Amino acid sequence: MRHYCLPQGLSSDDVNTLQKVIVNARTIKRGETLFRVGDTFDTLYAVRSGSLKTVVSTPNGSGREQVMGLHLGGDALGLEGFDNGRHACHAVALEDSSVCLIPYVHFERACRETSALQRRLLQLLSREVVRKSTQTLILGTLRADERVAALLLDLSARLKHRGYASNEFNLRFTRDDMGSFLGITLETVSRTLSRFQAKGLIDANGKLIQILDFDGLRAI
Amino acid sequence: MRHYCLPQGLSSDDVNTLQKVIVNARTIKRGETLFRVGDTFDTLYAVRSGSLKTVVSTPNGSGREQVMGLHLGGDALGLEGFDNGRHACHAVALEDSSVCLIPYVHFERACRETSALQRRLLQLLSREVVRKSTQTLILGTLRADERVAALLLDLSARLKHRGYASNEFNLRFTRDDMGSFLGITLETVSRTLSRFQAKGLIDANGKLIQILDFDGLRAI
DNA sequence: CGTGATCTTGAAGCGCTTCAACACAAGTGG
DNA sequence: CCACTTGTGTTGAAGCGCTTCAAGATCACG
Repeated sequence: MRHYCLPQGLSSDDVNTLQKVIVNARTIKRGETLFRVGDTFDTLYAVRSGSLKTVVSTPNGSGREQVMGLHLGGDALGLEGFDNGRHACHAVALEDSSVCLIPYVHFERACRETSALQRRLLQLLSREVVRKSTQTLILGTLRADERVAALLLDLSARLKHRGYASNEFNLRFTRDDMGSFLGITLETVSRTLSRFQAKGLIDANGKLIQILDFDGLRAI
Repeated sequence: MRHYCLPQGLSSDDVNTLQKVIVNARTIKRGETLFRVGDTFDTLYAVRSGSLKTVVSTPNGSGREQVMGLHLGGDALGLEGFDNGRHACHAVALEDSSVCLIPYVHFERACRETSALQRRLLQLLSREVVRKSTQTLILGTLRADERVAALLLDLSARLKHRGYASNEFNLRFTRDDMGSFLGITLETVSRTLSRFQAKGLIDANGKLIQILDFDGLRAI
């Protein structure tokens, strides 16, 4: 339990309370969908292992899609549903993954009994706001190479925080997903990575990325 | 009270509870700052009258800034602070405005006593996540003219929801602010508005905008 | 081993930015 | 009150960064 997102900052009593409301876990295969736009929001999710992306479609029927978030092990998922009781995005597994399911009605009761849990939930939602704000800032102000560098550094930091190597990782998503997430085309992503490699900043072999020069990436 | 953001969906008893924790209001003049990046988060804000923008600076010292949000009367403000207890953006008044101040410690206590209030807070935070997601989608997928149209329609809908005219409004922010919010330059904003006017979609005289053809704007 | 998905790279084109000049409105001080 | 300054908005022209289209290479998976 202690690896996961929710219990951080909770006493062991509180964790026990939480443990009781987590009914079960679910495994989903690569490419499968955990929930879709419009699904009723009655469950909180937390990524246990693997990774997922959240995706939305543009309102007008142009068929364009945008990757809104990349969720690694330990991340919460589906918090946007509080607003109107329905999910506002699709969640798709990027690899075979497993997620914790927490029925919201149980969780809400536990929140009233345990103020630490209530605070934790507010913090998670607030963190989501900050994360989205960062993404908005990236899409609003940065050039393509700055966006790619920011994504690599963000992934590196998140993996490090989870105890994995921070300088080498295997991307679970395609160039298309990266581009969609960053608001650029997959060709631009590919060209940018090639340029980074030519400069000696990274070593990229398809989905396997090794960061060679952190300061160089940060300086872009 | 009932015009404001927080009480929606609350019983009159609950509203009374809430009323007690709102210590006071504060007026701020155009251009003044309500809070800054790094300020300790100990107060929730709600716009009572007027309007404010929230602004962040890019992490690297390039001096670039981005408008993150435009907050009209009734909107909540400063919710991003839950994450780490410090504000992640500046809040600047776009005109002479007044805001409600709600000390967070009082509010948190009221939340535990009143589950409707707790749910309302979660909903507000979640709405903020959805709003940021929409903004990310706009910056990630839309062309300049689509972005400007989306902003005009969004403002129109929000003003209508507040009981104002939906087809005519006086922008309180500059072309520069609009451009920053939409991730384009102020020149592109100006050119786009001129083009809309030439097409008969709007009538724009500086900050005074009149929407003539809603369907036309939506179809862009 | 073959087939479809994914990735890389090139070349042409376009949308937006940048730079610049000017018009206009708002606010300020003599 | 007007001249002045300052901030804001409009429009044009040149340039650049990214997209689009296209072709081939490489990878992944049944």
